[in-house]
Amino acid sequence: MNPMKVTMTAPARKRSNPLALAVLVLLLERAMHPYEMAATLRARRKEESIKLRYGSLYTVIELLERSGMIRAKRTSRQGKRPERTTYELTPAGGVELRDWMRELLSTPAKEFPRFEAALSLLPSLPPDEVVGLLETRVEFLKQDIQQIEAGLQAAKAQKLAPLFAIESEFRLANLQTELTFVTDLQLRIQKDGCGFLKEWNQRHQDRTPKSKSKSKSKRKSS
Amino acid sequence: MNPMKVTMTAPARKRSNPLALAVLVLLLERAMHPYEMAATLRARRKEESIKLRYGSLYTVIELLERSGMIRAKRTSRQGKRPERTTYELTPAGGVELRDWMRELLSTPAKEFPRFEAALSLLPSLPPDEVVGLLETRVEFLKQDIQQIEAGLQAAKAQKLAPLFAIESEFRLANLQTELTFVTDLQLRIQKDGCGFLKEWNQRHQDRTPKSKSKSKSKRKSS
DNA sequence: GCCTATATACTCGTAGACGTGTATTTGGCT
DNA sequence: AGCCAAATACACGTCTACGAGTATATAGGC
Repeated sequence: MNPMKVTMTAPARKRSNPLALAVLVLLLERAMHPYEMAATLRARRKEESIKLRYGSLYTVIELLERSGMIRAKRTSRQGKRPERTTYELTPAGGVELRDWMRELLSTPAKEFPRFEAALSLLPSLPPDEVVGLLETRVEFLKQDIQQIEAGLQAAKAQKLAPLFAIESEFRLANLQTELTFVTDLQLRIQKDGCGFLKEWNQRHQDRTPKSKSKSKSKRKSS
Repeated sequence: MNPMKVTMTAPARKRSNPLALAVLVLLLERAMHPYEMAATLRARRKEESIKLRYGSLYTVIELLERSGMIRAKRTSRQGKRPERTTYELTPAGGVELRDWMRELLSTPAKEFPRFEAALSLLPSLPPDEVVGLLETRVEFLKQDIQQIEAGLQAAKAQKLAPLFAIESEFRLANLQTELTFVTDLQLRIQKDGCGFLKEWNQRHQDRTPKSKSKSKSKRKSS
């Protein structure tokens, strides 16, 4: 019993990396080789909404090929540069693309933003330090908001249809919400520590230890 | 030249999984063994804001120990159940905890929500289908909002300080923003397809292929 | 005509996140 | 008294994301 399983149908894909979805959409348009996909995503500013890493790109393409969503159409080479493989969408890939889009649009999925995690652990820092840190955050948020607004203006000036800036509008809305929330939170903490000020301060009566980091306030992404 | 490197100081940690931060905060309170941490996080409803997977928990703890942030305090066993290791925070761990919290609170990090990715690829589905999918999303969002509101009410009834519900308030604000955005987007698409309706429809004149999934509309998390 | 910076195009290795399995114990119910 | 479900506790293996490296081509400046 339980003989060697021969998997004829490619196993059901696990939809994880959204970069794979982007690949499918690009190939819907025309056949491309990996580097070209990356370049196109760059040019269209999709990298702002979809995390693009070269390592991931090639992994993702390999997985898509293995599960029959895309296939190599031809390979070519120029001089002694590495060989380029051009891929195209399979019918199964087209179906997968549509299903995946449907899922993403119709069904909100719980994601775990880091800031929410930090908020849930707030009492581990003293209240007045929290207020200061949030002040820094407010500044960053304002910067981000301005940049996106500038980008939207530029797009409008180029008469680009608003459809191609929807992602930015969404991001902008979220940032504005966060800004409001954070400034409000500052006030609430200063006022009564969200109904917990006394106990909160007591937990941190004694020492206020120094940071070990050299406090370079550069920002990372992802 | 280049002799064998002997790394005496534990290598700089890469702050990735927020679960590690939760572990540090728990150990700040008192020494615990892994399963107890999980149970405590559950009881305090932190799993709603911090993704908790048993596999990750044990990996994360191992990493924290290897980099000197926590250390085993004692081991014990009850009957023949697997051995329990109780961990405690080291001084380095306390510093790390504070630095990490500071970073998370002060600096917004770019994360890539899936819905934003989908929005950036919108034209790959026909406009009227998009409107329908968004309608489904609206229903889900309303459900989520109601649940969180109910939870907040319950917390208030128990006279729990609002501080311990801040994460929920943040999530609620975000969901409300998304709801507004989505309903507005529906209208804009129906009106003029965000200034692109003609071309958008043309791309999808012919076929409207069926889904391959059995359209079970269950929701997954993460 | 040479040198360098940038673009082209991947390849490889590793670390870490997570699903799943496993084995014991407790508690409730009949 | 016995049995099933749930809780207790962790171990293991896989999958995959990503950093960093590699190697060639091209274009522009001086």
